[in-house]
Amino acid sequence: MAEQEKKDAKQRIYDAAISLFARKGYAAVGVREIAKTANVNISMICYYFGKKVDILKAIINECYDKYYHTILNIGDESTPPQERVRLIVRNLVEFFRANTELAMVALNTLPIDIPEIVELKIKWMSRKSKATIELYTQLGLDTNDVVKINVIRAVLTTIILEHFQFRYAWKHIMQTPNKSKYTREFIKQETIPEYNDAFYEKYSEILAELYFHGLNSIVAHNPASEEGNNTTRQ
Amino acid sequence: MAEQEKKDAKQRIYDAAISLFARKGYAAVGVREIAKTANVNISMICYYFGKKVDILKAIINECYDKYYHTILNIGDESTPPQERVRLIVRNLVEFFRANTELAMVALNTLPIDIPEIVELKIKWMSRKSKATIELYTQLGLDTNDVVKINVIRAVLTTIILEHFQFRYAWKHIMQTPNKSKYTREFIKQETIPEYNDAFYEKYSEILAELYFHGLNSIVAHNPASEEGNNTTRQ
DNA sequence: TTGTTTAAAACGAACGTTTGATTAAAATAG
DNA sequence: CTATTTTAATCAAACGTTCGTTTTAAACAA
Repeated sequence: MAEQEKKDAKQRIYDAAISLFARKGYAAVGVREIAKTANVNISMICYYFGKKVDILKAIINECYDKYYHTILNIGDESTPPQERVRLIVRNLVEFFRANTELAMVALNTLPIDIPEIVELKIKWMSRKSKATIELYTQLGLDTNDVVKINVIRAVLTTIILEHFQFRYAWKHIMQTPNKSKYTREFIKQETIPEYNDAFYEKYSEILAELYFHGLNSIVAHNPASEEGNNTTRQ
Repeated sequence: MAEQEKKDAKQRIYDAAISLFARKGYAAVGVREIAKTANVNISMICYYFGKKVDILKAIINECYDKYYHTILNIGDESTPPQERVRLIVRNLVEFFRANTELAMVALNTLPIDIPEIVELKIKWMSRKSKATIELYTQLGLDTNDVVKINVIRAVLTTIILEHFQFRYAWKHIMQTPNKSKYTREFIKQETIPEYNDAFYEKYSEILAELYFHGLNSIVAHNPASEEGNNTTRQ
């Protein structure tokens, strides 16, 4: 019996769904395709998950749960700011590296057309603002400045997710047939570096550097002309 | 005759498709829904575009065309670096603000399962690396350092697109019925600022500040321990 | 016995695509 | 200026396929 078939059916369905959703998007994947990939009968999906959308809900719940464990584990306020930034970047990179497909499916922009998914994601997202506001304050950012908050919010997550999304895309496009030699050539150029532990140590360090100094500069930033504009609420 | 119906059918189909694709994703939108939204017969889509995927191709082409006009219009090498950063940020913000739906559809991550779309997008993307490498050089970035390039690449586009994607999501979720009061409450909090011209002037200024100083810091960055690691190619 | 798993089939609905007829406008011919 | 032909635009209808979901009956496992 193959390695994969030792996992129980529910897990195989779940894993297949994550993989397929990541590659094609939720709407483009049919339950029959999930069943075939997981080597189970179609009825098993109904048996274990009920509706197709319930698989997506499970994915979102697992991802956000792991995600918040990640960003909450960055020391307390006694830890020096720069060290906390290093920690959060390092943790985020680790998280997205280990859970690329999961994160792609769960975090990619809100599927506005599925109300129950919108509700679920917003329930999770409302946690984040409370969690990060404390770090911003420690770093000296005026959390009432809506412009600065809009610039800085979700920046790290977005940058890192984008990086791993592209790595994922290149990898899977290379495995796909019917590529022109032009495409093959381009992807080869894009995937020159070895994305190993050493790479991501440096990547994290440099991104933390960029974020810390960038953020410091906007903390210190005071607009040249302030007349008539209220950038803070109330 | 209503304002919208004055545009010819092809344009109405095109506009409807952009809107629906942005809201639901390409795969989740059927041609019948596009036709109904555009107030045309289904066969008009075949008549004007051929296949459904050809609408997507047209969208991608228009978006990238505008996009490159945007990022190429940032002065030449005689312009001071900080000024050029300000220009590129300002232009990008303007671009995404004016073309949010178009950009969401065209730039959102590669649909790996549609080979012809992959080919098309890669053809466009291969332009960018050549265009931006010159700016990086001027800013003092070692373009052979694959780690730094991986950190900095696509950062601005990603951040700004993310911002407008969320604004778009909040707006359309608010217009949707069946929201819990919890969701309504959350979105109300998220959409406190007025996203007007004044906001985006400041937004651009602050993002440029963050990018410029962040980038400067990683240009100056030399790893504490260099032994045994080659971060540059060849 | 009880909990899993399979196969097969069916449900209405929606999918992308195509056909052939119809209409109105434009171009051409006598 | 008519009469005719050509072209473009639009329509309803249908093609075969796949969709998500459910049911039923029969195995298989603990």
